[in-house]
Amino acid sequence: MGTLREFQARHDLSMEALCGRILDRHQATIRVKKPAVAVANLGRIIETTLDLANRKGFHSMSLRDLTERSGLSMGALYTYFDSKETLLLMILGQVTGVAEEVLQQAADVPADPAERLRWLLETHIYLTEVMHPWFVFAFMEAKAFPKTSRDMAVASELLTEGLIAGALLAGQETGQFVLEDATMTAALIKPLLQDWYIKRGKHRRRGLTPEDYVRQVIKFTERAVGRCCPLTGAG
Amino acid sequence: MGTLREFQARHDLSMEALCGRILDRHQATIRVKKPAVAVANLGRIIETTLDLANRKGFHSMSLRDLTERSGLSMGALYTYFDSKETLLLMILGQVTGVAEEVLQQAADVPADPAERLRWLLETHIYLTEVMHPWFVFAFMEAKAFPKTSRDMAVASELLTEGLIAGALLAGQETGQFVLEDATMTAALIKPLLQDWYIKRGKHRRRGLTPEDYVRQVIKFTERAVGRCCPLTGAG
DNA sequence: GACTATATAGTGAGCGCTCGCTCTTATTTT
DNA sequence: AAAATAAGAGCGAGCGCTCACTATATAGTC
Repeated sequence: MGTLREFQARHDLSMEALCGRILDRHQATIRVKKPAVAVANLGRIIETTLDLANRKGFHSMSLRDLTERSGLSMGALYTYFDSKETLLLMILGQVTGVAEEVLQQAADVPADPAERLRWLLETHIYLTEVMHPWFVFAFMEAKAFPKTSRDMAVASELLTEGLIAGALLAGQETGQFVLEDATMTAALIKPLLQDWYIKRGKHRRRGLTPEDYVRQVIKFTERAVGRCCPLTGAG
Repeated sequence: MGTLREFQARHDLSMEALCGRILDRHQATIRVKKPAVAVANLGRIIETTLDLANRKGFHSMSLRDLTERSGLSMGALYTYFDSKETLLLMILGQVTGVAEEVLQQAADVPADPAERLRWLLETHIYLTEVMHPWFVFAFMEAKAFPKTSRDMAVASELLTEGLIAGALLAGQETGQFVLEDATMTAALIKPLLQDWYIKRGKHRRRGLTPEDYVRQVIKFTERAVGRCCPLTGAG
């Protein structure tokens, strides 16, 4: 099992890197020309938005709140997005984009089903740990998305589930896992991953580190899907 | 394992019954005198609120939306609550109240730990099935609650977890369950219960009935906490 | 049982205010 | 000097909420 640090070394998920990608994607909307300026201000805007929206909801966050807390003026904000909704979509798009990319980075995904399952659980938990406010935002505001974006969020959810189901099926064939229904089992595993970011406060209050949580989720899951009385650790 | 029907026969969770209790609790605020009238209109108000709020968020739901869809006028609404926030609190209070009551109904709770765990899982799933929009509302709007109410929601969450942890500990002593940390394990079981109402659409689309889901969650959980290679079903 | 008096329930235009957003003006950078 | 960026007052719309009012149900009187 890898550590959070190792995960972070593999993926640059700094605010700067993330905003760089947002800038690329939304060149059409963002009217600021100089990348350095744009990335810096986007960072301030998105950081503040995540903070305010996760505290009281995106809709309840007014753009005047956002100007005060970000230090940018009303007019300045509107050179970075053309509507409040676009701001929402920038964040959502980045979350689903990064999730897809990280969880399907072919070079990283182990071939062995049991290892792959462990890797998926670990990677998902670390990813949501590092981008915590982003994932909370996507989860909480999902219902308010316009139709197409809500579909995007659903698709992203089903992607993870599908990857887990794939590992379970493969493991079933090798005899490493014993289970009836891979899709259903994957659907039961997914909420364990989401709980890490949705109830993060509770887990933190109990002194749980991301590494602890990864270990616990892997153990719980492997007992639920593993062979009865495994002879040795690796199988 | 009981059925949803049996659960419903034991508990009257009709809109009428729920609104009757809300009326009792909020006599101080509700200015309508005749209980029959009050209960009927509260029912319309809350039904509409749950529908609108779960679709686009409580804050985004305007009271004008509510007047149109409920058929009551602006002024009429304000004889049932004194602010939009009070309306929110009425719903939240009822959710936490009913949850506490149903899950701790002493006469129903089995003594045997394994049975008790099964009963808790089943009862929680059926409760959230019957009061689905109420629980979605409480979950989604929790962050927007005023401090005291947010604490109420957290307490309610920890109550369920505590009851599960209690059953796990007891089962550990009798040798029915094998686990390291009852609190942590309960924390991993809780999200399985919540998933039933948070992702209800997905489960429904897959043709899952509440009874199916109860069965799956019980099986998954029991494998994760049970003794290795149980000799017979009942132990 | 018809008629009034009174209490209760319901109405909806309008209040003060804040919202998302625009646009002219000012400042900074090149 | 010109271009790029930031500023923030102002716009119409829509918000939560109030209040002077009407409609309806009930009680009391003869």
